[in-house]
Amino acid sequence: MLPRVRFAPSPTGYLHVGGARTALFNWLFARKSGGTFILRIEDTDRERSTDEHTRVILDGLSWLGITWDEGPYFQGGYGARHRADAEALVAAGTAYRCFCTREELDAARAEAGKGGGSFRYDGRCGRLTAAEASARVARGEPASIRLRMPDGEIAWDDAVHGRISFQGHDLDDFILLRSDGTPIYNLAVVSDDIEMRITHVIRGDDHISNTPKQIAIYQAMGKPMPVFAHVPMILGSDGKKLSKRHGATAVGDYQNQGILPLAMRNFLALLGWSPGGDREILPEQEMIELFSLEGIQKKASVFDLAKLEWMNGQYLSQQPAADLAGPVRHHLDEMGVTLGDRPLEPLIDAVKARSRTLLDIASQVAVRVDAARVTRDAKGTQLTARLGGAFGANLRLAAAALSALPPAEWEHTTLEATLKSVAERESLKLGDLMQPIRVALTGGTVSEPVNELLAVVGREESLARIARAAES
RNA sequence: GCCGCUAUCGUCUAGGGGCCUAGGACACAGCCCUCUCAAGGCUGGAACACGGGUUCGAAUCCCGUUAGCGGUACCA
Repeated sequence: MLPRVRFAPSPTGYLHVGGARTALFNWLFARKSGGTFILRIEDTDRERSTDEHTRVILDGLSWLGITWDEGPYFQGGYGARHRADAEALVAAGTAYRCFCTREELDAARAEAGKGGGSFRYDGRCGRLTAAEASARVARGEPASIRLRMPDGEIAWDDAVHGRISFQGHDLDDFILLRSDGTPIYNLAVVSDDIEMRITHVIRGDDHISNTPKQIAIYQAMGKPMPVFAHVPMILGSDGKKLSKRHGATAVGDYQNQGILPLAMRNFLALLGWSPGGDREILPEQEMIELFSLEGIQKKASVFDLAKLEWMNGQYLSQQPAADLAGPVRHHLDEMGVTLGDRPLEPLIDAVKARSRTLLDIASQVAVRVDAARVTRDAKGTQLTARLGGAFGANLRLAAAALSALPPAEWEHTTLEATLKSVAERESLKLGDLMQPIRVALTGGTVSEPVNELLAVVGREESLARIARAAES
């Protein structure tokens, strides 16, 4: 039987990088095994679930290139089956109705907390006779349904952790169905996983303690349990669970910052999983071929933005300018930069080697097409001060030679030859001629080689910027 | 408190008894290249949490300690 796996986010927030990685591992596993990847939206928390969140999650997965074969299914639509499953358990005697009110429970919990101990439901309603229970139901008393937790060991062979074992008596008779007839998470998950014939549950580490409860439900229902694989958490740089205060946690944030989806996916795949050996850049095909649950790390991993950006730079340099044009244009639009009919690709080629994100590319392109965005930075000011009068003088020498070039000869080779001969003739250090031009054109001391910079900014605009800088 | 999970350079990791005076990548420092920066190349510093075992031999196996994390809801 081919594996069937699912990613089951609750639409109560944006697509978190941890969730994205869980989805990625499920997807990789399905693609590797020829199985089916199912998307299920767990919207049972009606208060916090929104369609907007669902849409963002779907968009995020699509952006990463994670495609699903079935769904999205919406858990909220299966209330009737959840209820029926709970009722069947009551009928079989493996679950029972509980008439304890929330107030009583809260009071008992508070009492237990005083001694420093933890509250465990004592199962009192489980000792009610069937006759008593049905009488109270008939009287209209609200009742939840609790699972009768068996004593003894509950264990499973986790695909990433190996054997994990709990004792039934450490767990209490937890609630399956609320008194209003809606399911609690653990019931809904198991009911749906059975219905969808899920074979491997690949999910976050934080669900380890839910697993014995869910196994107890499988057993009560007489169903075989799936293989469980609990993948570790993603932490912030301080070792705490990754959250808003660490900066960007949503996949969409990285999209906005100009991270390429392939880079994001590659980075996420290597966070907590290793193909073995020294591989870093993994094309999709290899990622799928090499993937295995055994290669998943047991310990939590820290999200390292610097490495993500390095990887993004790697992908950026492999990517032809034509493929980058769309997203770069989008960022330029957001910055309010208009290109008119200027071709974008040469601009991208000029700057992408020095960029780590699409945003880097866009802001450098902006400076090259829009003189208003040229601002003298600290290094630029420093250089002007260091050169003193030579700054303007050298610019004028350059301008004289450059303006003699006809438009047709305004290209890399001629520009370079022209400037080199000026430097030689005037016995100038090449840098003392080039750097002022760089500052004149960009405001800073860092850019592509000056001849390329001049070419991409264009003849008239370059000469204008040089003239303006020479005066000041 | 109780239950559970985890523990190799700052970070991501390789490693599954001798191949380890522990390898790679990011980051950092230096050098080369060079009109600047990046890229690239070279070099350097940097780790097996601690304590006991088992074994001829342990980063690798076992036990304990410590630390971190997760859970302990009519949340998911």
